[in-house]
Parts: sequence; structure tokens; C-alpha cells
Amino acid sequence: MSEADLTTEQLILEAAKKVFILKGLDGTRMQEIADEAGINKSLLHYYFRSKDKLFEVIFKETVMSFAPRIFGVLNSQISLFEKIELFADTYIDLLIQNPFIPGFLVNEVAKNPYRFVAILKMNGVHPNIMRNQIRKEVEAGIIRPMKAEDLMANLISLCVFPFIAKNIFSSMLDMSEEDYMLFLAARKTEIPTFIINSIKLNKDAKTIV
Amino acid sequence: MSEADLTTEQLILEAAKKVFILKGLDGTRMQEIADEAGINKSLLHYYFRSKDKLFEVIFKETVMSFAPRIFGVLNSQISLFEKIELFADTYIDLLIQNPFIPGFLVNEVAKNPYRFVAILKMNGVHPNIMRNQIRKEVEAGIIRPMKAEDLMANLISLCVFPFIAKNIFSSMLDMSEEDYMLFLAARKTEIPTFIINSIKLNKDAKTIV
DNA sequence: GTCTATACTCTGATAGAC
DNA sequence: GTCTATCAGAGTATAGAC
Repeated sequence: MSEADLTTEQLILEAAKKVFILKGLDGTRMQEIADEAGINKSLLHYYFRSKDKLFEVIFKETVMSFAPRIFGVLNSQISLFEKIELFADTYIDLLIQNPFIPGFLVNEVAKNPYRFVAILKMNGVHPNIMRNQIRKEVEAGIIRPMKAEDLMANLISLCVFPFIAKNIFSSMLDMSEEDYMLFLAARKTEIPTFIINSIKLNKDAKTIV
Repeated sequence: MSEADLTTEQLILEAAKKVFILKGLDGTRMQEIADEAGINKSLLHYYFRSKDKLFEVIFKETVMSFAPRIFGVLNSQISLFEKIELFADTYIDLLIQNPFIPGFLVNEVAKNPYRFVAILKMNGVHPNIMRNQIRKEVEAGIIRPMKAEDLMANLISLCVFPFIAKNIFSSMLDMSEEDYMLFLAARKTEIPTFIINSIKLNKDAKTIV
């Protein structure tokens, strides 16, 4: 389907997503969305009634484009070490293709948590699957004693934060845009190595390098 | 000095900091700052000319309240393991007292990187001190081979991100506000344990628990 | 230095022709 | 469904009295 074949509604949604993610709810002007979509400003209201309603649609769509994949990996039935490797790989790939989304999400969720919580509840998030798996691997002596919450928070923090702090890190570490993207891609394997080295107990098993 | 003794300028700065950090540059209304300070709206312009100028002052003040402490620890002359422990402890303490600042910084730096880069340059940031220290400890066989950039990014990510994603994590992990604050405080020791377990090579040395 | 009143601009939203 | 024209409200900024 070529761009000209998109319906007006789809044109608006694409344009709105682009602008909202870049500038946030407050920073976005309806005129800018209209320009980006190549249509008239009043059409935005014709299709979506108000700026808030339009934002709501984009926000939900954005969360839903992420949440199932993320929770799918966390809730899958593979071993913990495999899960950590798979999570870092798929998640960072996703973020490389959509680098602005984490910042957008974090920012808008901070301003209005209820919007996000409602979507989570609709999707039935189950942190207990991961919690139980970690507890079992601790009891089995595969990993050292550790709270599941910390391990989950660490995994996600290590993957996501370097995307959010891209401008801060790259200027602090004096890296070019290009170098920084390579740095992020390399973390797909670096992060699992880092975590598994920290938690595994059978130090004689083959070391992941 | 009681609150009544504050000069009008100080009143404005306090109020502006509060509102800007909570709502960001775009989301903040001059009227709201004036109300918060208990003064007239036009006084804001009398003291700071424009909204942008006022924001600039707050932003710089906020960065400067953080940067010296953070870079001070990273550049200090203590051992790497001590540095990791000291960093997590002082940084997380700081964030517990100012939980909204990281989100504010990340958000505003993402929208306008130049403002931040200018302040960094003024303060002469030296990532090489930390880089050299890590390289030396790798060569000495104290820690496993690892890029300094990854270790620094990991340390900062693990400390900061759970504050930025507070609303996301606490609803995902089904924790109350109070539980989450305890969780964050416990990470002052949890994070160094996690990192040092991952990077230390002499596995026979006393384990940090 | 501080206040009131107001000018000017921008933006979200609506009315109405086609 | 799409466009032009326009309104109402909010926001930043300024003028001027005290």
C-alpha cells in the first residue's frame, strides 16, 4: 500500500504519533500534526474530537506495540538465563528501531500514571510467573539468593536507560551519534553477560564472554 | 531563615523549580508559578524577563546541584569497588530526596541537548579518569575484561532508572508507594553487590552480601 | 519593588459552505 | 469528508500607577 492510498485517519495517526513522541502532549501543536499529515487542522477534530482523545489513542497504541512483546518474553517458559539473553536481544532491537518511545512513555506516565495503569490491567500483567521462576532457580542453587524485583528492575534498567539518557551519556562519554548506536547494539550481548556473571553460582560452568 | 524572610527573587526561584520539575517547560504556566510563590504574575517578568530565561536559571541550578557530587565521586582517588559503593550510596540518597529531578533532566535534555552540553563543558567533565582506572584494574586482574563505557553506563542506569520509571515499575510489580521507596533505599547496597559480583575476578575473596 | 489593567499572540475547537 | 473563517480562552509580556 503506497502512502497515497492511506486513509485520512491513518495519515493523522501516523503524523500524530511522530509529533507526540517527539514533543510530548504539552509540546505538540495540533497545527503541526496537521502539517505533518498534509491535511487541514479541523479534520483532526472531525476524526478525533479533541487533542486529548487523539493523544489517548496514540498512547495506547504505543504501549500496546511494546507491552505484549516484553511481557511475552518475561512470561515465556524458557530457562532464566535464556530469558535474560532473549529479553536483551529483542528489547534492544526494538528500541534501536524506536529510540524515542521509552522517553515518551516514561515522561507521559510520570505526568499521568492512571492512563498507563489502566492499560496494564486490561492486559493482565503477571509478574508472579517471573517471580516464581527466580525463586525456584535460587532454591535449586543455580543463581545466588536475590530478590526477583531487583533482578527484573536491573534487567530492564540496563536495557532501557541508555536509550533515554542518550544525549546525556553520549556527551558525557564524548561519543558520536554513530558510535553511540554501535555501543547500544553491542549491549544486546553485553548486558546478559553482565547479569549472568553476577547471579550464576556454578562458577565452574562455561563462562559467557 | 524563616520563609517570610526570603526575598521575592528566592520565592520565585523556589516556586519555579517546584513547578518546572513537576510539569516541564511546556507544561508549566507562569500563573501557576506566581500562585505557588504567592506573588503577582508580572513580578516574574520583572525579575527574569521571560519564561525561557527563568527556565534557563532553574535548569542550570538543577544540573549544578547534581553534577559536582556525581562527577566528584567518579573522579575521586579511591579504589574501583569503593567507588561503586560510594556512588550508589550517595547518588540514591540524593535521588530519594529529589525523586523528580532525573525525569525532569532526562526529559528536558532530550528536547534540547545543547543547554546541557554547554553546562557540562563549563564544568570540564573528565571521563578519562574513570576510564583509566577501569583499564588498570582489568590489567591488574582485579576485574574481568570489560569496556569502561559499559561499566559506567550500567552503574548509572541501575541507580537512576528505577526512579524515572517509578510509576511503571510500581504498578507492574504491584508495590505500594511506601514499599517502592523501601525497595529503592535497599538498592544502595544491592546495586554494588550486583555489579561487583559480576566484574570481580578473584572469586575466592570475601563475597559481598 | 509591587500591583492592576491590558495588549498581543497562540492554540484548541466550532460553524458553515461546498 | 474537506475546506475557510472565526471564536473563545489561555498564555506571555508590557504599560503605568503607586
